Amino acid sequence: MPDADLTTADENTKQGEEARGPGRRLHGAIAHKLGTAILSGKYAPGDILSGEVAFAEELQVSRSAYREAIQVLTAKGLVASRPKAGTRVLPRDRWNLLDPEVLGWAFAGEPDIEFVRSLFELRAIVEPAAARLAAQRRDKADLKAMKDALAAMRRHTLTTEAGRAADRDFHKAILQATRNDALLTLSASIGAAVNWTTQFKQRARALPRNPIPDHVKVYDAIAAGEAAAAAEAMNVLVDLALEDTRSSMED
Amino acid sequence: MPDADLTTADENTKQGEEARGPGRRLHGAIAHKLGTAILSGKYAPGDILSGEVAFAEELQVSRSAYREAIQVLTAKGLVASRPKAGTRVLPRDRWNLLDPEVLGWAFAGEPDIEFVRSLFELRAIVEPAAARLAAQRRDKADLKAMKDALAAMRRHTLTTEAGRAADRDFHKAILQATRNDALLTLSASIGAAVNWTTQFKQRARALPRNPIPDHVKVYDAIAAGEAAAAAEAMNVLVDLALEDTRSSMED
DNA sequence: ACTCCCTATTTACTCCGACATATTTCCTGT
DNA sequence: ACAGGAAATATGTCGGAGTAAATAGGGAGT
Repeated sequence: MPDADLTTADENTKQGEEARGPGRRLHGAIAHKLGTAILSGKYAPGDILSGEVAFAEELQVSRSAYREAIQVLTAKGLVASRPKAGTRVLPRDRWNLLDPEVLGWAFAGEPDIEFVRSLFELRAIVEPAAARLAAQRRDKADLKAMKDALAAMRRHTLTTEAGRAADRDFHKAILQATRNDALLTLSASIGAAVNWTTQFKQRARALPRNPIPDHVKVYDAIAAGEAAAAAEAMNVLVDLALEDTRSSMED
Repeated sequence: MPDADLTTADENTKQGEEARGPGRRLHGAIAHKLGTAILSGKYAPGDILSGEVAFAEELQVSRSAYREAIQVLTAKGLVASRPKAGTRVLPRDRWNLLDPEVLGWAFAGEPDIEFVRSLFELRAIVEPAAARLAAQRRDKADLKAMKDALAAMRRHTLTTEAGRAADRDFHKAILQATRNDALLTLSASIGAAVNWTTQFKQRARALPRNPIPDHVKVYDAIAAGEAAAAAEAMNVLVDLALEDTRSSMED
């Protein structure tokens, strides 16, 4: 009965999207630890992890907990296990980088600036197109959700978590108005990315520019049903966000 | 330990409903079973699965294997477990629909036509933009990969698995040429979607139209570095694919 | 000396039974 | 009637034993 030293890694800053109850599961913590280690490059693609028994013992956890963590990583395409061959890190193009949890792991340390650029490029592709569709398909409920999110953004600012949550809600409301499940799924990923990058911006310095007017322009165009204008307004918004993030990362 | 020839050796072509016995891990089979059950609506969001012990016994597997399967589903956002509360199916907007495996589960049974439309809409947004970027950034290696894929598509047809694989390779080569990791991740998802829908088309009847010329147009534009033409050609390609799929599903 | 097959070993995979922990439920006490 | 706490219950964690699979190495045949 080795009780005791359950301590180990407890330095996790809460980064779950929702305020979950106390007590993250142990296998979740292991997955987080290994996930961040892989995303940060501590384990490179092709590397073979130590055997189950050895690694589990090293981490002071049972094989069950370790294995369940590995299953999570496997499900996200980070690793693959085979008898006799061991568990190895898969090449990067197999990673499910758009998985919200993986995205969180990628931003746990110092994010790769090239990857951030990739995410903004994706946003620049998807979000204007989504705004265009939203302008054509939105109903009153969608508009109300956007309006509420905008109001919340005004009340709190992007310096607070509540404000960033409102920002995500705004973008999510737009994607929801597209009536497209695939796009909506991207919302979770993009939302996470927006969250991390916004937080990153704030870390450097206070945002020099007020982001509210840009958001209002998008809302107005969608509310008016002007598809082209909505796409263009969103395009501007993403470009400015990229500019802010880039300038704050170059310091 | 440093270098093992980990490259190559990826010939996982078989997917879908079959393949249950050897070669597939037990927990993987359970995850597949439960995943398809959830995607098909057999378990609706909010439903609570039977307890671990009961369900594991019902499936004739150990609790460990069942739990590892649940971890996989949890990692993909399909379910969430809490002590005493049980394991419940999450709302659809939490599902990671772009995960290749989830996508496979969605197409295991009769795919929802609305979801197929969503996927094509996503393709129509992402792929032309990707073709535009590819036209600006591709190098010789990228062009060679596309050319080889086209040749393979000509040799085999889309009626064979080899031909469909070549089709996927073509699209993947384009996304690879964008030098964008986030887009590349989408490649796996979109590739899976293309595969399922193409297979679906063939199920109905022989394809009335030869898809090769459309692909060649895209290739030529990318090779020539003409961004706008590449985007437009890809736009046409996706539109025609949607048309083919829609007409074959409406029967 | 070379190829091929077969054995041996290593490793992940599966199963089992017990205990710990976290929630919920409900019951008690004020 | 309400608040607080005890009990019940399902998930979570643990350690070990045994099975299956894939690689490596050795032996037989050419």
